[in-house]
Amino acid sequence: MTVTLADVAARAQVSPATVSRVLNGNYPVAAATRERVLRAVDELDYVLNGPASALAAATSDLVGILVNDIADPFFGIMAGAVQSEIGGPGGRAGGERMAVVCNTGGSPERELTYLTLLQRQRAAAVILTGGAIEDAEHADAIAGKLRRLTEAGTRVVLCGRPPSPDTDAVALTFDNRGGGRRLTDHLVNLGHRRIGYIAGPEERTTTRHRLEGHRAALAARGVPDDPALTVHGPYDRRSGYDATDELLRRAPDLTAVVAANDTVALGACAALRDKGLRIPDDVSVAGFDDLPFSIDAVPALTTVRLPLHEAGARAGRIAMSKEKPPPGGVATVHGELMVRGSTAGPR
Amino acid sequence: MTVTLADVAARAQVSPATVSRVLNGNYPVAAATRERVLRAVDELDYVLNGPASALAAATSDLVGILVNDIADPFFGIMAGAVQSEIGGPGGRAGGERMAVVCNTGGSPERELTYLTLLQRQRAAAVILTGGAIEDAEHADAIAGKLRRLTEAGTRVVLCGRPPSPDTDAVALTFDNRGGGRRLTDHLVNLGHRRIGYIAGPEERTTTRHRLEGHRAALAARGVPDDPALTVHGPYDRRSGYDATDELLRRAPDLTAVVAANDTVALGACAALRDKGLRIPDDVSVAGFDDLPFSIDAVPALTTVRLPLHEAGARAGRIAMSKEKPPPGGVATVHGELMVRGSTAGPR
DNA sequence: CTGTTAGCGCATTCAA
DNA sequence: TTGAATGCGCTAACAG
Repeated sequence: MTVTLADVAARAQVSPATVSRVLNGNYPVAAATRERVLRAVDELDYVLNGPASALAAATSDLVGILVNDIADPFFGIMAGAVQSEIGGPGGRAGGERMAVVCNTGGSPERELTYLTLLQRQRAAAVILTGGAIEDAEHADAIAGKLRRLTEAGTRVVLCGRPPSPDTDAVALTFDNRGGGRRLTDHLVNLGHRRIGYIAGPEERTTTRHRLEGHRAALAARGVPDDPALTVHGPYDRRSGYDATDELLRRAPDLTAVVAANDTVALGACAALRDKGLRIPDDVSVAGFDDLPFSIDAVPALTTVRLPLHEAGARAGRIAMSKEKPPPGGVATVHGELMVRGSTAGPR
Repeated sequence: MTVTLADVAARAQVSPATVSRVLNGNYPVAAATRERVLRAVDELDYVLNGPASALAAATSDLVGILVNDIADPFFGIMAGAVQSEIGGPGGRAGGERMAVVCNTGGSPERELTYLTLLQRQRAAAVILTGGAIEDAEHADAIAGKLRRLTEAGTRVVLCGRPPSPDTDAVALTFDNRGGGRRLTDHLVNLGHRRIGYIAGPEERTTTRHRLEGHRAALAARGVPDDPALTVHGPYDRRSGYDATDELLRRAPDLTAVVAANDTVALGACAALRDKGLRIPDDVSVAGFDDLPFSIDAVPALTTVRLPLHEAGARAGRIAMSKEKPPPGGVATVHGELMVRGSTAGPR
């Protein structure tokens, strides 16, 4: 029914082995023979059987990318950047690699399940994006999986996530703490003292690091850290909206709101606007990540720019061994404070 | 080195076939035996070999999703929705399908290449999202590929794309024409006569259909269609910015701008603002898609809401045969006009 | 309900 | 430079 390599071999009057060799281009084949084979491939409209090839060669050309939410541009940008680097030469069978994007939804179980699925596919590489879940048991489970993956020859790269100890995974970590510190520093410099903080979901490294940076900045300037001014919530717009309502209720005197990320900040802006508060005149707002839409917010959002595309591309290159891993297997990627119209001095 | 199904069989003192059966859960197996096998799997930390399994069963659990740009929430939302529907029913690692997201960047060649790659992987299903490229030769090539895919047992679903003739592909088409018509109708109703139109890239069905809707609305109301008022460009913010500058230069008297999509509309807003023009007082602006950020634009963007999540989910279910295809294999998905603050009567 | 027997389609030895 | 032979790890008849 479907045409196989043997069919091509028959048509080209060579052995199946020879066809395999020209297709993979790893062995020397006479130009004339190659021509004949290629023509047969074309005439028969032959398409290599991936699974069979992967089974025989014990490797596949699939690259796994774990993301929390592919609908969120934060992850979409990284995933796209990875994609752009995993094609090209170096691979077998035309060197074309395919990205398997796995939406974990932030769930620890799904993270593990997908890792197992990727292991099952004998993925060439796996890239984990986004912050890690802070649970010792889960971290161990993940580390175990990663170890088994690397043992099986799968390259593992963490992109925007802290290193996984006792693991050969290369880590490209975002400096969330430093970014958070600079952001709050900026607000304190402007004269703010009552700063609401809408943190991300609890038990995640990203949340904790950004919050630690915030608190470090406050502490460094002797600004009291009122626990009532911190609210946790998911990384979405609604969370920003609701949390802002809550903060305003708890502390009507606040003069600034720092959000876990830009999406949350947009929700915060909406809540303030709906309350008749002007930005930044009445309340300043700041985000994190500098997603593409942030510059179009009105006023434009002050935020910390994370080089998502660059980081994703680098992770992809390292996964493909096109670039050598950073010394020690760990590199820190810094964010840049983008001061825009949404922040100003307190009224 | 790596543990195989035979190892598990040996440890559980059953035949490999039995292990395969409990793992796939398709045949009846005695509870006691199943227990023993599962225990052995656990103790040996066994992970099924996907390629081998796919080879033997002649099917894989990979589902391909073609998108123009995964960093664009328009595609990210659909991809995420598809993902959420392709997982298996059970929580166990059986029946779990994985999504292979392919970024075509809108390039015809890459579209074909990815289709071939997916065919090579023996993908269980393929879902193509976004508008089609309007080139007869390319359309034929695509149709040929799709035909070969379905012949090989791969289910093909088009999501937000017109039907592909002479093909078994199920199509969930967006009513871009109707949406475009309603949007411009709304503006004409408000009293606008000089409406700039920033169209998407040429030679794409989405672009053409939205533009046709726009022109149909103008024609129906007897509003002259000045060719100078239409500018083409890619689906990005910058295009919206530049095109608006250009439109303003060509027609300083325009009172409204309709953009190809929300992202482009955001760029248009920025350009107007930079020129000191107020929205909607001086110029009204409308977008298309109703992406999440559109409601947070200031003023909130009037646009046409496309049920991206629902459409993606439905495409996923049809691809997985969880839902039966629409009669005739074609269904039209309608958009809803969302009137918000960015449009008002002309000054 | 379970074991036996054959391949699935290809990559890779080993010879020639 | 090429061909023949072997096995990758698993599923699917077919018996029993």
